[in-house]
Amino acid sequence: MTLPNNSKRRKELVAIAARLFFEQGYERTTVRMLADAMGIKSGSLFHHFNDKQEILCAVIQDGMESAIEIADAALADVQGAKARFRALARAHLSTLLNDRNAHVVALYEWRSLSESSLSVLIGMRDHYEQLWQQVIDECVKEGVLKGDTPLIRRFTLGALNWTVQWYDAEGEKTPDDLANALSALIGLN
Amino acid sequence: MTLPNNSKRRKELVAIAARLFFEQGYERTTVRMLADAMGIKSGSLFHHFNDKQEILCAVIQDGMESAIEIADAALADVQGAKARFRALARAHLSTLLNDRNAHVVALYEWRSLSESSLSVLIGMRDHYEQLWQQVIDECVKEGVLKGDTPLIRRFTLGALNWTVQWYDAEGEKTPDDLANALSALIGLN
DNA sequence: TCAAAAACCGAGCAAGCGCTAGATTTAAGA
DNA sequence: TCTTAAATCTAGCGCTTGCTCGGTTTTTGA
Repeated sequence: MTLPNNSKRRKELVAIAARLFFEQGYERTTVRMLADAMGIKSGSLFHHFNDKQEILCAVIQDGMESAIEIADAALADVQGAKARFRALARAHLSTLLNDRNAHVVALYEWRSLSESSLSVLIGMRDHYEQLWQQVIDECVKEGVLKGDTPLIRRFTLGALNWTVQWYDAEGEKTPDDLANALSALIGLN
Repeated sequence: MTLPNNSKRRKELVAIAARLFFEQGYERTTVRMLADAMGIKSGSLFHHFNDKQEILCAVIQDGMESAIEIADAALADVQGAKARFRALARAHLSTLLNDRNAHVVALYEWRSLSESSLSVLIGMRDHYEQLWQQVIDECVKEGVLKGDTPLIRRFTLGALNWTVQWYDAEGEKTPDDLANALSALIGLN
């Protein structure tokens, strides 16, 4: 049984699953809850996915793909290390906070993935982190940052990813404001 | 049935639970796994705890208590905003990475807590964050930091808490090294 | 128009879950 | 020593879980 990976219907289902996984966590979300929210019966779910874990994988994969796309677009045609850092930070927060469901799930639920799903997603994550690594390396080369560059990357991504814990979309600050504030904090303004 | 909260045996059990919750996540850890690791039968667990969720709460509570203790001790007798910031960062990473089980559980599993457990733990968390807020406010007053102080607190704690994702205790860097590197990154060296 | 494919339903199975309750063993204190 | 309380065991209940499967409906495209 080979299931189509890119069907339109499947994309819809994945978006719904992302919302439920975000709201209650993967393990606490039952296939019956998922089916209910999708307007189908629980058995029908397994026509689209081989098992529950595959839904989780699809959620995270979709999130990663769009994050990489947006980051690539944000860096294109931007010159200068400082500007590139700020552009990447803005892109990161914009996906993270707009497409919040999928990204929070990605950050918190990787433990429930199978080995094979993991290896796919780790590849994508590494690719994304390399984007950051390059930009931070440029910053050090241009002399606008100092220190251990992998460490700076990790601190930066930590500060940014942590925003999902407290950011209030109804508040007065935009994701761009946050990106600028973080850049300023480490002297890149 | 009122269960004693501070028995020595209970503390041991909580430490074991912390390890399992850290390794596999709260929801994936069954009471039978917990009992096995504790060397008792699953039924006996409920002599010490009213329900599974109470074990989770105890794990997090123990972690928070020791974190607050260590932070208080680290700040005592330290003068000057920069030094106090660095002391607090060192204390934070030292507890976080040494008592890793409990703290990772605290960061990742709060969703499974009951309302009443939550309200207790949120109180402790707020108390701890206030320590940070004060120190960062001092930094701005002394002119060694600039910007929105709650935002700086959140970025800082994000960068620090994220270390649990990648820090390798067998590696060459100590928690103190990390604390110093972060301080340097934001100009507090 | 009509056959093939895709989507879905209904019913339910086997396993595992948190938790209970009564009996039994172990430890503690007077 | 003897009483009482704490800790553990044995056995299993009731429920939910992820998932299956044969059959039905809907959609698609030639």
